[in-house]
Amino acid sequence: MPSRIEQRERTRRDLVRVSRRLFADVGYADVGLAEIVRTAGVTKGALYHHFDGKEALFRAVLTEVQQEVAQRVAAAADAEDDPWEQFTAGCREFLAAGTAPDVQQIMLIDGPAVLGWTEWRAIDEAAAGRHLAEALAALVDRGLIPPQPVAPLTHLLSGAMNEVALWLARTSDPAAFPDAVAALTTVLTALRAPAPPR
Amino acid sequence: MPSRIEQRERTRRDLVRVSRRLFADVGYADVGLAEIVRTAGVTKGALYHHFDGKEALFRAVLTEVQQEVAQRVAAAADAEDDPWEQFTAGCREFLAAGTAPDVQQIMLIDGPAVLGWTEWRAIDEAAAGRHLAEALAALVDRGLIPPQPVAPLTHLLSGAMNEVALWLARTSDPAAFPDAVAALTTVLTALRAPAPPR
DNA sequence: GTTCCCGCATACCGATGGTATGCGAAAGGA
DNA sequence: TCCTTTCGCATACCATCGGTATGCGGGAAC
Repeated sequence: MPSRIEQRERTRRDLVRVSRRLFADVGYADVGLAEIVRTAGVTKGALYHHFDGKEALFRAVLTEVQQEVAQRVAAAADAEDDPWEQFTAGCREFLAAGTAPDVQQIMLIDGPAVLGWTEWRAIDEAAAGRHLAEALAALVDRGLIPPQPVAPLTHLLSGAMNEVALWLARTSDPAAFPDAVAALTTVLTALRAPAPPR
Repeated sequence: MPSRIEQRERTRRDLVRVSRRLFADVGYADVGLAEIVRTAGVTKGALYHHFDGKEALFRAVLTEVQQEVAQRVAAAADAEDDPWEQFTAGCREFLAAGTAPDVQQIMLIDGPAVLGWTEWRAIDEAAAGRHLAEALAALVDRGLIPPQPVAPLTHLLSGAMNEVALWLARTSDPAAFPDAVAALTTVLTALRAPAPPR
């Protein structure tokens, strides 16, 4: 017999786990709360006891997904020694992580539409996006990238990798992933040196 | 007294016009059909006479937005002579067009979530995205860009510009737009020359 | 002028997200 | 140990939503 606090945490985790799978499978709009609570073996009373509503439940799921992605990216970066290698390895790992179906639907497609772009960006900034911004800032500090505002660069790279990840997951071309990495590498490498004179 | 075909077209255009404004203002999910038909001065009967449902109405609106953006991009590109200048001018114009609120909400945020990424990409490919892919292919043909698969590049640049546009519209920094153009120019210029040796 | 057609209004339905209330068992104190 | 409180959750209910079936009225065609 589980204690009350154990049971509470278990119910909450079940709801997040189940809704994450359903959100990933058919998208936020096409999942009803009835299906969620039925799959989780609880009722709407439990759901509304733990979350403010469907949107708040999605927020919890998205946060979890973001943190997992951030962890993967950070781990891949930490496996390298050279700061530049850390940066590129993190980008490659993000590309790989971004092809997972649940990451795509929840983090890349439904996220901005459900929570709005601003809050979506804030959650990203608190997790995976932070690593990108910090890495860029560090590279600028070390002189590996010419001094420049990092904010536009961050969004440029973030958007590029998001869209490429979405495309990668839908193409059947086996060369797509290495091609994408090559294109991304070209862009990243271009950041190291000043733009060549015309 | 308008003829029947005139009245039909007018009702349809009113529905698209009104729903475009409402979709842009509060987002697809937060607009009810009741509000749309009330604002347009018709009833749900008229809406379902012209469209298969809310999603089809959104599809018509998105297509209209995409075509407008494509037209702006094409016009900006055609104003230049040099192929490379046409390319960069088109990119800059897309960045400017992408900061419009209706373009942001409808085309960049709700589009993929409502219609799914695949159909969203198809609509984009038929309008604005086509110019990008064709321009890149043309640059490769002319030798201005090293031979490489253009598909990953297209998605990389498209995603980058989409995200930068979303960010631009939300930042208050007056230097954001020139900074973003500078960052984008750096990336675009990097495509011209082979990656510098390490 | 009669008929037909069609653009659209009206009335209605099931399902959805959300809320109010009640219950039953674990936790805390005597 | 017994009483009380707390709280995690179930039940019942509601407003609103997207969607559908049906009916009407006036322009179009002969």
